[in-house]
Amino acid sequence: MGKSTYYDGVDELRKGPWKLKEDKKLSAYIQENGHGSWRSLPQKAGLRRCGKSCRLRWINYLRPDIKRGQFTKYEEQKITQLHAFVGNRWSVIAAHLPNRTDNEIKNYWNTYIKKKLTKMGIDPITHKRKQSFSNSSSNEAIMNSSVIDHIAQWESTRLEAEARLGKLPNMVSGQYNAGEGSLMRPSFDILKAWQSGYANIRNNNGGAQPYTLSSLESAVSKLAMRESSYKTAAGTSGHSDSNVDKCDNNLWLSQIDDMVIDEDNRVLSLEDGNGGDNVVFSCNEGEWNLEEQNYWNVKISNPETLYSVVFNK
DNA sequence: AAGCGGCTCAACCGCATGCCC
DNA sequence: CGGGCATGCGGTTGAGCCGCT
Repeated sequence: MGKSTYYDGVDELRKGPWKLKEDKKLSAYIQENGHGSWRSLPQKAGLRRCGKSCRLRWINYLRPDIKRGQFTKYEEQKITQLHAFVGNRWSVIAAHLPNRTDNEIKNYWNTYIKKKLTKMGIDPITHKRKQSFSNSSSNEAIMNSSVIDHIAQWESTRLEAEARLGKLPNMVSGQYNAGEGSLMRPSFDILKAWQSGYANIRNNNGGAQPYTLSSLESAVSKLAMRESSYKTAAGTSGHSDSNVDKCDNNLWLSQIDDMVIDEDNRVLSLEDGNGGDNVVFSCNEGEWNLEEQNYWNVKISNPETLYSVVFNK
């Protein structure tokens, strides 16, 4: 067996459950010095553990910001929803549940939620109803599977893009054309999440007020509150439904066709495009505005884990 | 009280990924 | 560019606990 990457040079390394004394040593050392290199930490802290074990103990148990104890209904719901979108990517799920560790969430899923879903007749892997349960009364608790599939696809991309965004503090600018893989820079994944394979994204070097996606999300929330002010005449012609994936007469944000970004890859406007210049959102003096609303009612929602912009006929 | 089985969750293991030289 | 190292991640394990017989 080769050397572990966490091997710290101590021949007799302890394994198994941590003792209170060890916990105290580790906590005291990290709080005073930070963890630095995990490999060298055990020796410096006077612990006969490998660095990997120390890291795990700190991250999953000793960290002061960890929330312990029973999961709330809200957390349970969120885990279930997120799992439907991203699968067993516990770290991604944990990132959406402040102060919970991926290990804790994974355990909770395996010991509780998974079984609960199975009992309800839902496949915990696909999150779809099992055939034998298709006529049961539990149906009401479950979203239409085609809808959840649609949302799942989009949200999965978005979450992934968000996760990557966090690792990319310096975004680059440039042009992305759908289908041209060589031009696909990592920072464009965040935009890909929005255009979901349909949009053309073009660069705009104009001096407009820049907006990040998170600020767009917040703007979307604000617009939701002002929803009623955007009621307009419905049913006017002028918009083709081609390449639009409709769910109960709704057009989802993933169908946005055109997106303008600035040098820093911040979103300046979203358009429903469709061959024309039907700007749906644009940035103006720090406000996201609806410009073209002559034939669409717009409903914007921002539930806990899913936000969407829905255009109703 | 003892034996058993199921459950929980901390901890481990191995692989993947990213960074640095 | 390749290799080595550090860290992160997800699957699995097993000790301890609890309830049932």
